[in-house]
Amino acid sequence: MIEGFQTDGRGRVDGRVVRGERTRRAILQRAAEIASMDGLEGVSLGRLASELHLSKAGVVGHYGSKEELQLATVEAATRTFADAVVTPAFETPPGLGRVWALCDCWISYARRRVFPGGCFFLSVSTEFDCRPGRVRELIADARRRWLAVYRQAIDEAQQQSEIDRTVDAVQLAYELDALAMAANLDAQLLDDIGAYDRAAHGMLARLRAVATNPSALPPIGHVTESPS
Amino acid sequence: MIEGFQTDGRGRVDGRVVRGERTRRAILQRAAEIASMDGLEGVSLGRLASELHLSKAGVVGHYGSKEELQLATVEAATRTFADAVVTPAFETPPGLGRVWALCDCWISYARRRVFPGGCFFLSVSTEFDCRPGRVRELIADARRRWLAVYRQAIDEAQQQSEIDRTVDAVQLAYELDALAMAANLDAQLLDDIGAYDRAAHGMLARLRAVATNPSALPPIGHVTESPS
DNA sequence: CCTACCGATCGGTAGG
DNA sequence: CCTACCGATCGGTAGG
Repeated sequence: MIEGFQTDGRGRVDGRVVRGERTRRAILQRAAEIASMDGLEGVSLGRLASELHLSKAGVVGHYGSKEELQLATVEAATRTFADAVVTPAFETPPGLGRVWALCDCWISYARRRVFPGGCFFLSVSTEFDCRPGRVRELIADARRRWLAVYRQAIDEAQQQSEIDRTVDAVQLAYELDALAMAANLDAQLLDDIGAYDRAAHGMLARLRAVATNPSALPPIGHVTESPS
Repeated sequence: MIEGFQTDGRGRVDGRVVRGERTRRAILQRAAEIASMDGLEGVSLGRLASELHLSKAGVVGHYGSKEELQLATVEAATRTFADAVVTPAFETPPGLGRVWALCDCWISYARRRVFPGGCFFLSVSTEFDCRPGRVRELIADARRRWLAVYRQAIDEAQQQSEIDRTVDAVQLAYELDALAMAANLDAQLLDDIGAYDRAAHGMLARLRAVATNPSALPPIGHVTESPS
């Protein structure tokens, strides 16, 4: 609702609004952290209140209902994801390099545990995929947009003749994302950190197979430790 | 605990035990169905009782606690998965054909909705990957065993020189499974039935790339509709 | 297998 | 933002 600083008629900042903004942000960040570990249903009003040292009414008052809180949490997590993955990848100019940057930044995002429970979106996607409603649709929109970012980066690389133009961009986007999802699964459930390397290896091999100049990619054995 | 028919001292079947067995089976099947849709935490004793027309005590009496019920549900789902995927795939003799049969049978299992909410194991894996305890370990064991089935089938195909011996079997198993997981995600969350075709296409392309005789595999455009 | 009950927690509201 | 409260549901138990 309210974005940025609000001023009164004489240009002064209203301290209550500033505090309200800060509280709202703290609620959504903690909610996204909890959801990545225990799901959006694990984000109860009572739990949020006690962890943030608020009353339950102090939490629900900002959003009106549990569903509104869930929707706001998904939106906040979408922004966090964009800041952690899409924005850094887009520092690389369009072409094969940007496609690989998207893969690399995703792996870094997972490895750094931007969300403490692993990828927020994998957790809530499987949680809500059978629960009709606005939350499910918002999560689905986020996934469609992510796959579209991948697809468009591949399209651009094809227009620049850096990726074979006969390749189906939707299929390639699907496969690169699949390798990422499985890495999250194995890293989280099996405590198998090596899964990130397997994902990177599979992505690079896939890209080398369709690149017109494979030597533009990192060497096959390359392992992403901590990309800038 | 009690398997098969129990008889009294004179060889007669005890009707109470037979009914108990039937109830126990009904509880676990319904629990696995609910868990595939709403997670294992969605399997509450009250919900199970009302859907099966039992009392809550009639449900919990069979298992003693929620955790024991969850463990039994994971075990029952493992049997269902083995019957639906592993057993039919193992009708194909060891070699490249069996590796493809595992892929094909998994896609058929997902397409047929053996569990109404899609793959039981993807749902509960993401749900429990941050919840330490026996349930998480049992789910992790099931995943490790499934990946080991894939890996062993690949190993055998390599011993028979039907798959390039320089290929890393763990990596290939990882990639084939990743394509399957992503298909489940897109089919369930995005209502995108085409995801199964993308998974099959990606798996076949991957296998053709490492097969010594790719023509032994179905043609590239092959789509699994309803495998026997 | 049942009824009846326990304390805890859920989402949400009233009133301030 | 708070306290105090609502009915519903949770896992689990007592007693039969």
